[in-house]
Amino acid sequence: MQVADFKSFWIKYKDILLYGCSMAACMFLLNWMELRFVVYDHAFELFIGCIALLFTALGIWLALKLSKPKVQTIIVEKEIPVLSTDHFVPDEAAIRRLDLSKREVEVLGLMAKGLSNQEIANTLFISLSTIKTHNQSLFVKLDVKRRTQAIERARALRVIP
Amino acid sequence: MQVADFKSFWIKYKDILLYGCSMAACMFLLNWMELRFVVYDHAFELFIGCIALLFTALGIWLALKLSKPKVQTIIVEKEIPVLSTDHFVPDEAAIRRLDLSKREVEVLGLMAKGLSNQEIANTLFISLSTIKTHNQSLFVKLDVKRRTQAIERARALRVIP
DNA sequence: ATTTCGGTCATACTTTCGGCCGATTTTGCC
DNA sequence: GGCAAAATCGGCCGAAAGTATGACCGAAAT
Repeated sequence: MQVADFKSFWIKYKDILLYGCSMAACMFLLNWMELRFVVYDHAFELFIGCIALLFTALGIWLALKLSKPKVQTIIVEKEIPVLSTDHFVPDEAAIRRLDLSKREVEVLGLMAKGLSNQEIANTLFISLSTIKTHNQSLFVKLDVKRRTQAIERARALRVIP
Repeated sequence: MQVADFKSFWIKYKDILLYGCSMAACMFLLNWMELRFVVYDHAFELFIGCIALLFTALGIWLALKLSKPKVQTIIVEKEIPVLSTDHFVPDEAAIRRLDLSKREVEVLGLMAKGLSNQEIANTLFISLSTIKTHNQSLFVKLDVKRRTQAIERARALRVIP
């Protein structure tokens, strides 16, 4: 495809080609002007004007080419539907972000299974008081007031299945 | 911190500073190399050069002044995990099998959202006692002892998301 | 060496929940 | 209208959950 080849070639070397062409055009123009106006007709002011125009254009081109664009960062929240996978993998990132300790996640899991505080305590071979302490930090970290809310929130954050 | 200030200043205005310094150096060089002679001999070229420089500067200034500021927008997508509850359909068969009434399923749903009995009562515009009654029948029908168990069980039976 | 942090435990208290009794009203249906 | 199921409401009491506070220990970090 000759057309497509030319197109990609054009896109690739656009700047260089343009620069070369305009350079040639300028040369020709200068030569022509020098011959006709400056050398023979002494239209000196016109020549100066052309020079001024040319270099003004050059300056504009330079400025537009070299000016650094302001960078504006926009953060877009993108919802990612979580696939219903058979094998649940806890969101380690979420756990780290929430600053949940291993033990707290453990308690959270048992809580979500419907165990009472006492049952959790028996399961983990620690006292009821400790469970309550863990619960407290869990509630604070998850920003909730009740165990049911904690379960709901933890599930939404994929900390527990 | 003076050093850091200088560094950031340098990075910011590197081009301008370099330009200024080299310009000064050139000036000095010209002067040192018997400026008068050079000037006298190449007065015309120098004049043209000055014009060119001047109007290049003018062009740059014009472009910077009049052109719309370039804004490069970077869109950063932040991933938000969302529970894919979009296609949840309650298992009507399970509900019928468990003999759950409409109201009971309703209460169950709010319970799973983490609401307290009082909050559920306020939401449904009924009294706390009624919620407790509903809870009782729910617990019996689901064969559980606690609301957390009820939630877990109902979720397993696909009665609630 | 001191601080920090996770984990442990305790006491005392308030609130909420659950269990169990009862009751009335509403709704849907034959 | 009569009936059954559903829905509503109340009280009581103990159990469980949650709040507040303080303490101890050991490992890790500083």
